[in-house]
Amino acid sequence: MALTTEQRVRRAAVKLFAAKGFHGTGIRDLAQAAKISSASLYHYMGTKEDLLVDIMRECLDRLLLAARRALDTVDDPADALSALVTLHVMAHAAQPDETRVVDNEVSALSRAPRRRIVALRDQYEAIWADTIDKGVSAGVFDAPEPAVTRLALLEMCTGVARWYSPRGPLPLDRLAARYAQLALRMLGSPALLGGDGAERAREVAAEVWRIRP
Amino acid sequence: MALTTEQRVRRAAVKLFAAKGFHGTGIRDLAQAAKISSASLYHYMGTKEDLLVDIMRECLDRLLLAARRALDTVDDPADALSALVTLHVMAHAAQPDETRVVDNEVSALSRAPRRRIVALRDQYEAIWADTIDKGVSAGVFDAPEPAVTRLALLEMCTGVARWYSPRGPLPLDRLAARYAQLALRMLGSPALLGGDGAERAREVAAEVWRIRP
Amino acid sequence: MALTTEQRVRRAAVKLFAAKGFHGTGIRDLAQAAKISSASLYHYMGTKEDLLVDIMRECLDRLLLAARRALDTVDDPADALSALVTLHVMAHAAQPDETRVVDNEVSALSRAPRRRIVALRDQYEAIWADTIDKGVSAGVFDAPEPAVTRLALLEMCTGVARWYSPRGPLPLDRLAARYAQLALRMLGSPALLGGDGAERAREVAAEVWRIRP
Amino acid sequence: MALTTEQRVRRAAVKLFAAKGFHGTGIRDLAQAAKISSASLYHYMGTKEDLLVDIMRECLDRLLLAARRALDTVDDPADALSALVTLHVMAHAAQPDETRVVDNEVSALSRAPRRRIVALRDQYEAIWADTIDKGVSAGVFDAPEPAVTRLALLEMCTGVARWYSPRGPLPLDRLAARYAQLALRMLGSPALLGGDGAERAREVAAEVWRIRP
DNA sequence: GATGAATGAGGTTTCATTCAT
DNA sequence: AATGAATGAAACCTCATTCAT
Repeated sequence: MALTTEQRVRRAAVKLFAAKGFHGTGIRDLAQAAKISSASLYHYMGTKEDLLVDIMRECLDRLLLAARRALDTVDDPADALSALVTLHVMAHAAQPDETRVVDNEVSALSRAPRRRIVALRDQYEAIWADTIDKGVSAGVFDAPEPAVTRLALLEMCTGVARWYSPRGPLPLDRLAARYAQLALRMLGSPALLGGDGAERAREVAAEVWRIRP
Repeated sequence: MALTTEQRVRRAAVKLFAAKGFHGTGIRDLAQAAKISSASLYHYMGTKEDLLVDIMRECLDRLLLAARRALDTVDDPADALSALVTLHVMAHAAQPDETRVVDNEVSALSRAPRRRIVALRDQYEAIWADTIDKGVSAGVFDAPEPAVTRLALLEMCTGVARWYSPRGPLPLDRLAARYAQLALRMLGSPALLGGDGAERAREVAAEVWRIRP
Repeated sequence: MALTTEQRVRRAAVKLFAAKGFHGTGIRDLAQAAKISSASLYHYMGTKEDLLVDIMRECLDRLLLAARRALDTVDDPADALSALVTLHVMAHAAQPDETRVVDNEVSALSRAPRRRIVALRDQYEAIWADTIDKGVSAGVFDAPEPAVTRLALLEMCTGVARWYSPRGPLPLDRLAARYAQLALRMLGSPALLGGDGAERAREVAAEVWRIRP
Repeated sequence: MALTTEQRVRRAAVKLFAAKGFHGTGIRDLAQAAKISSASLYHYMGTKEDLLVDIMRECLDRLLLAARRALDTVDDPADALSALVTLHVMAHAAQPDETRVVDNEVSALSRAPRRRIVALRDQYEAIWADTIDKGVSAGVFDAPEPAVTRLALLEMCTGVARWYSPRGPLPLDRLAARYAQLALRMLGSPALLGGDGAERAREVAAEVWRIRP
């Protein structure tokens, strides 16, 4: 089935914003990639910035939704962290363009939308902080500076969007498992192979992003 | 002592490119930040892109130099990795603007300079790959997919430039030590406190960037 | 009937390039003369140079077309030369701006378009060379250095664009006839009044440039 | 003997103005060609326009001087015209850059200097007009529209600067003689080989421009 | 729903020129 | 005599956006 014009616009924007940055992408680039005239673009979006905000919000909304759903049914901190890492890595590997836009283009937003986007990001990171804190409190994680560890973990996982290619030799689930292992090592937690956090994360990823690893 | 105009230009560029991106920074922004007219900018640079290239090259040159110097006197793989992580983290924490420019603005370069910059970056990453491979061969590191581990490590350490603030509670050397510990954990290597890799790295950092933690 | 915007742009460019030269004419001058904003100019042209190239090419194309058509039905060398001179003079007198642009602004072109324009000009001059050679071979023309004579003839006729005014006392056909006479004298050929070369040239001029003397 | 800086500036200007036009030549082009800094240029000239005016005036002054001197000792109209053509052609062939600047860049002048330059040019052309008129009055020349003939002659001779190369096969005196013959033919006057107009012109040219054919 | 035409504002870069050293 | 530093103005061109059709 063919793509809607609106979808073409969205995808063009995601691809171009990821590749050349928001300021590096012109309205005409977008129009050309979406195969419509630049005037017609304005039937499918507000301003260029609105388009960026939409992309970012949807991406973050899904990430938040996924994290919350996954943690809903998981209690053990190591399992929970596994789930978070798995989700984050899968999302960033499967949607590198969207996530890179979220990560790199916040500075292109004007004040009001930036506040909103940053608030979403903060909510998401709070979930990670929470999970780590619980693990530390429970004595399962060893993290002398939990905030540092959280940021190290997040940057490590986010970085996947900058280099992972689905055409490479490593399948998505192997990648995610590898990262979960790395994360637990960082937290001084014995790697629990087959913990059901990762399993739950894969289910959620399938629901939220229709990812089939 | 007052800053040279050339230095003011360079610093303005680094700060603005880091904060708003290359395409988000106008010539007039640069001129205003450097306190000269926009025409005068062109006494101190070629094009705006040349300025970007200069910044990137110098930053990468120093990173390469530092890595090579540090590894010159270090043999043990765990020590070597400690040294690399320490250097990388210190550089990114102490010069977050420069390093963010290097990391984020490669796509703003036109073909020829991009090739040159990417070549430098590849040389640098090859040093990490080498170090990890040696550790794996020596049985000191456990890294089933060494390339993945390398990228995870690099992204984790590079991420420091995105959040670390020298005004925060964590001093630079504590931060670096923490990251070295995380890195060794990721490689399944027992944390060697007081290994002289980190020590050597601090010396080199002092020479290359005049960082005094 | 009113002029198209595109036509206004073209005419403004021809007039200004002729009067002040390509480099002496600014985009704003063009816009003002065409009665649109300078940004709007770019809907009707590529770069300023593209506009120049278009003007030159069209002018030369027509000149070539006219020369070929006229010589198609003329055999006698004196008649042929009469036709060439008549056409050239009529074109330069009726379209002094276009032809002055062609003559004066070749040096403003960058390499690739210059090659193309010069090639056209060379084709045109080859027709003159051919005609002169034939007359010399036939013993009708006396031209010890045919190349010199050709250049002298061309410069003489081209010069018309630099001084002729349709508001002056001399009507176009009288001017052309005068020049044909001068040309034949230069070639030592008895002036043939009423030779049908000039007649044919007038027909072609009417077709190609809609000139009605 | 080496050239004065002032001479280098003058020659650079002549060459560049001829090749790329006044507006197409930048101050930095001039400085580079004269091998001094662009600031230093201003020790040797007023404004860029002043430099242009100087070049034009000197060129026209010499042409006027030469024409007057030559005609001083020549009476016969055919001889006089021979002299004028010879001088003009020699000047334009030997100093193509100067004369092309005079011919092409008048429109680059602002009002006041333009008036002065045009006045000089008019004086010079008046000499030609005078000479032709005398010949017509004397029944030596056949020129139904003397003004047209004058302009045709001038354009033909001036055109030499656009194509003649001293490296070509035709020596300067042969070229001049050829043009004198063409001119007399145009005027319906029997070619007088060896008339002393041309001889006198060659003497004057040697004095005024140090041309040795 | 789609677009050609249009534009004010702003993009980067170059202009001719001045001046302190 | 010579120039590096400096600049306001202007160069060409592209920007995101609007609107009548």
